[in-house]
Amino acid sequence: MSGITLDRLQIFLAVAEYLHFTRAAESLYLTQPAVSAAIQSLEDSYGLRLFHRIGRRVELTDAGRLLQAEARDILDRVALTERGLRELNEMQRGELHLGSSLTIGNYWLPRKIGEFKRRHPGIVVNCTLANTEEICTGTATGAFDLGLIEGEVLPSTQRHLEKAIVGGDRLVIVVGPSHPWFELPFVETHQLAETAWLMREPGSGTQQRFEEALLSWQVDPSILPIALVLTTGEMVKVLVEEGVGAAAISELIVEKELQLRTMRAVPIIDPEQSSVLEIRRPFLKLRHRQRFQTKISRVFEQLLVSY
Amino acid sequence: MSGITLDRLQIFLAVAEYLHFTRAAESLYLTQPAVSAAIQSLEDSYGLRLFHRIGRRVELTDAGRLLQAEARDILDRVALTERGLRELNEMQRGELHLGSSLTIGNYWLPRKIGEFKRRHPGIVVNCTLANTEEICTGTATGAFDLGLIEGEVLPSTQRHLEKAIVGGDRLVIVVGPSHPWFELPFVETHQLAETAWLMREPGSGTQQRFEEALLSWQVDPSILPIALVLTTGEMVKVLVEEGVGAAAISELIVEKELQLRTMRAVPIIDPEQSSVLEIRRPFLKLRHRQRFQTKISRVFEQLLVSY
DNA sequence: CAAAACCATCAATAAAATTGATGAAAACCT
DNA sequence: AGGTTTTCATCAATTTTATTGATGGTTTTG
Repeated sequence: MSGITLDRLQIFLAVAEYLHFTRAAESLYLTQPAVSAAIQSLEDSYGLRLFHRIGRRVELTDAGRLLQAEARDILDRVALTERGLRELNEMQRGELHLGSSLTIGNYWLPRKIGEFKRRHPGIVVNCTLANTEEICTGTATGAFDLGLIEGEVLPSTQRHLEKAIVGGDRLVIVVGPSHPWFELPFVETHQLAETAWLMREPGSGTQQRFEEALLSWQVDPSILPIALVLTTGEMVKVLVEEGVGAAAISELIVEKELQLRTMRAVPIIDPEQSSVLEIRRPFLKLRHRQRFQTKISRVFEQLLVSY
Repeated sequence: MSGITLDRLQIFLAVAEYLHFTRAAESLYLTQPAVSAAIQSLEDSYGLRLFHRIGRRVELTDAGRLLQAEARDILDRVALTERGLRELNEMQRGELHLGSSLTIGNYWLPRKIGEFKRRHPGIVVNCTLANTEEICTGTATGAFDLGLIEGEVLPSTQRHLEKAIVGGDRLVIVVGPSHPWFELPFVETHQLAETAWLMREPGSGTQQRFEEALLSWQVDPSILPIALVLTTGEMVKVLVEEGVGAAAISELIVEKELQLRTMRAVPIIDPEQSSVLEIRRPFLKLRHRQRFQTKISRVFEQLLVSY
């Protein structure tokens, strides 16, 4: 009956999101009457309706929209405050939300997370893998404390994000044992078109960087014969071992295979300068420019940089 | 026992201000144990102390200072939100979306809106002019709080809408100074086909009502010589002044012209009964049957009716 | 050293939120 | 159309939570 409470705001927000009392109730593990009561309390307190009830459909009123924005803000702030307080408790508890693109997340980040967990066993680390674009938007909206990508920052999110290099890898040209290049000491740039290639999809960081490298070597990417286009480095790796063709892939992904000699990284030579060519790629750490950073996040960031 | 609530923040802030449990309790009209319990709940939830209890003195801890700043912020925001909601209800601000058809919107509604704005300066009135059909569908879908039309309700939207008469106008037959009727005291119904006519387009409320009237006078509309078909009353008005022909038009539109004698409203007489014929037309107010009506909308409606 | 001030604790009570059952209205489906 | 389902509102009963009044222990004050 009496005004705003955080619980009621929470309930209101759920209803505003689902536009459905029953579903909102389920999402909060409440019963539907509890939700109805909460909304009515709010409505009664201010003598207005927050939702239109049109038949069995529910829509936000103007007042509802106003409250939705405010409620988000208030609850956000409360959540941050709670985190802040928990952290003061000497980092014995807390959460760290990371977002990482695939290569980093699978082959580079686990070591870092392991190290962090060893030092701060009470912290729950929550790591989401997704493509670069999703990591950027997620970091911009606050879904992640920290984002890690190997490509370029999505322009639309750039002004919200602060980036820094925290490492990198090299792309290597690999072939399987049955491939003619397997025995060669090196390959010259003009020979690149002489084999079939396994590619990642055009949106991927790996593919972008590879094409960039080809152009800098004066090789037109479109002249390479493409055997297959695949969406994960794992698939590329297996098919290269099978001898289907050559591929550019992160050295991190094929580390073990190179050791076991089930594939080989063929050096590429610039015939004019007789120098070995490398494809280096930076790993970027992203964080929101303005959003308050938790202590946990700061500590993890420190650990990333001090590798 | 469970986390932050607004009440507890309120209590905490009072204690942080007075640095005194008992006095804080008094200031909030609570007993001291209630305050103790509230603070302990907060402290227990995060496993830390918010106040140093040094002897019988109370001081803020680091955590307490952090929470104090945040709590102020949160409660401030909540207060603002509450005020916003209340204002919305008490009509110190808010929006009113009106949809009106052309004649009403241009010649009748402005006075009403003016009166409303005088009484409720904080309310933003947003008035969309469109044809009857669009006003009906807009009101049915909730784009408008209130719709005003001079014609009939679009049948497909009828079951969603509630209508009521809020006023009306008369269509008058006007001619310019150079027209032969200008000097006549009246015109009989059978003479109507003796001049050229300026018509509104068939969909318009004016045109519909005019044809309806002709039929009721036993005049076949199709025998009138049509000089031009125009889409606004303004254009009709100017061309009538130029002497192009006669036209049926709302008295509201030509009020000034009649005063200035740049045109004349010719009375139409039924020769059998020697009575003056009038074409009256109601203005309808529309609103959605089920959609919640804001207080603002109700007040405006009241103003319309009580003219 | 006694008195007063002050916070913590506790059992009892008051207030609230929540539930499960039920009802009424609208939408959906033949 | 008519029967079925979905969905929100309502209500009495229950559980949970907040508050109270009384009390005890500790510290400061005079």
